[in-house]
Amino acid sequence: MRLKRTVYIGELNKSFIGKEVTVSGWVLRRRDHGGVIFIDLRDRSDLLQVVFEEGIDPKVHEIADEIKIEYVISVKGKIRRRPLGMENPKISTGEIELVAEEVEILNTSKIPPFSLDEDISEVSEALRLKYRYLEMRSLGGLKPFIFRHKINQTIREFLDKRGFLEIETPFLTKSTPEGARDYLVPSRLYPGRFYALPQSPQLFKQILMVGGVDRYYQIVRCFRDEDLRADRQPEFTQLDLEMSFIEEKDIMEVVEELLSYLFEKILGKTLSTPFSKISYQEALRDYGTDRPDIRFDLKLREISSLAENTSFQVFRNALKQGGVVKGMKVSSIFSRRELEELTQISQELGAKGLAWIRYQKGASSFQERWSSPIVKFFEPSLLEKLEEVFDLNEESATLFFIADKEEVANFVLSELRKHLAQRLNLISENTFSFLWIVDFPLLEWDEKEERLVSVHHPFTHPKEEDLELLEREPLKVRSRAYDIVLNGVEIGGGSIRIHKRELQERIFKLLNISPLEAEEKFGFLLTALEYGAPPHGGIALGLDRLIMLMLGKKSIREVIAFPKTQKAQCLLTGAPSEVKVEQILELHLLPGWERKAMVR
RNA sequence: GGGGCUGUAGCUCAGCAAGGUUAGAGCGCCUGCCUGUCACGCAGGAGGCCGCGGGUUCAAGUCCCGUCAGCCCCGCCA
Repeated sequence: MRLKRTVYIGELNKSFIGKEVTVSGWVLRRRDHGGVIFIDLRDRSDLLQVVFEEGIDPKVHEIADEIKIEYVISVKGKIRRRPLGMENPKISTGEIELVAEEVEILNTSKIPPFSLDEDISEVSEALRLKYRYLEMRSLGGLKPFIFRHKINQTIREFLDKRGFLEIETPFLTKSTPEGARDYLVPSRLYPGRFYALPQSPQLFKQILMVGGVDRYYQIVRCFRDEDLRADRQPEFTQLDLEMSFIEEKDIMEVVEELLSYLFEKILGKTLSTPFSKISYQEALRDYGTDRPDIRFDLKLREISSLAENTSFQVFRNALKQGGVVKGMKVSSIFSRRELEELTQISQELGAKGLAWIRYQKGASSFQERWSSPIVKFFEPSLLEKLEEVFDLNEESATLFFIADKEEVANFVLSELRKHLAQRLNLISENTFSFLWIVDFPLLEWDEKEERLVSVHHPFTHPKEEDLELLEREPLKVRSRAYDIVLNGVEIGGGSIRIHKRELQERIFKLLNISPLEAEEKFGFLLTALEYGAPPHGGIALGLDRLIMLMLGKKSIREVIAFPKTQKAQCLLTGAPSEVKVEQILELHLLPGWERKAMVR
């Protein structure tokens, strides 16, 4: 390399006029006029017009003639004010240009498979992933990653000030039952044995608390071998933290302060704290989901007792079968066609149908206010009650009802709620509504496995006041867990942990984990709890999701440098790939390894 | 494991409902011209396994079946 860069393009401004600089980067565009050639040169920071004039040096002009798009070049020359009327207000360096005196082609480039000049987001994602480096190189292509870098730096700065220690935990660790499917790593030295990649550093951070660390955090990769979604990748990053000698509100405060600091410093947005907090039960009752988007209202209302008094068989049958009737008011009216479409959406989500009532206040008589195929099943007094329950005081509105098992009604209405909010433009863009969900049940019944399983994880502390219910009515026990939801997306969850062996053993027993298995899988934790484990708790925030939301992206793939496709492939490298037979043999993965393992 | 959308030139897409001439457009690419452009312009040109396989038909980009890939979702994700 003959010409060494002296300055980033982004640093250039009018004060450089007359000065000699060398810039290095990639050719975005060239405009060839024969005698004069313009090249828009781009580096990580910005874009600059370089001018090659024939008169200056014929050799330089000859080289400039060969330069094509995406060639890597260094150019030395003087910064000059652009001639009057030739400024380009569209680019930040539009008042100046670089007059090339020397040029060096550092590398050529094939014609890129897609234009790096236009809006890259229009290009199919598969192609962008295969050529991720080209997408990154395009104008603004690094933005999400620069943003992410700032987030990481700011998190570290904040937590360091608060006395948190960043401590790394192993990736090659132990497979644990419960939770997601593990990624396994075969052990070469121990035939038939496997490491597992961590689903989270949960147990290690608890052990760190026993170790007296007191305040721990880590920006850490986690691995879960489950199916992918727009907000789920097999490897993802958590901001994991844990504190000793604290209660729920201490964790919530730290998180609220951290998020406020991040939003203020990086987005210039002031969050109002404390964040809203509702119980799991309220969330389900009012929104039908444990991660409601509260940027808009549209609360659900249960009208089971009212529905019982109608003569509408659909409602009555649902109730007879132990179901509920829940509804939602929308301050708009819909065409028949739209209502049919909404019904179809509801059915695709699992409802048998969607009942609706159109309400128009201005109608001449009470009866005419209500129009719906089902309104004939309602006595006037019931309609009056509906008016009350749904606080009908607008000019026109539509009520939607689902009659079904509670879970179905909740699920369908919560999805319908999101759908309608979007469709009716009820979501104000660029707002960030945080919400804590608390008082989760500790346990739930798993139909398939026919046993109790943890809602959060087996190390979650039950509420003190519910402890006596543990064995008697385990499903009524609430936990000391909390989730944090941003705009309807779960961005984190945590809990106060069990710090006494005896309670931990009781929980394992409830989960149908035998003492033997508990010892085998979690013995190291149980032992640690016996040596003076302090009360502790923590939280993990899904960093990919948080950054996605902060940037207004629809998928975490947009904020991960090299993400996997929905079928868990890396289009850049081709992983997962086949390996040599030798490697498989060495890892004892061929049939028969069990026997070898037993012989050992 | 299941449901939905998509797959046509290097890229973005039209054509498919209702099968029928040589499969089009914009951008990009190639050659030439051009000393003030900035998505430069002008003239000319190249470029297609219509994802893949099978079927129906005189005839398939278009209809049917299967399959693969990308995306969205359900299940799954303590």
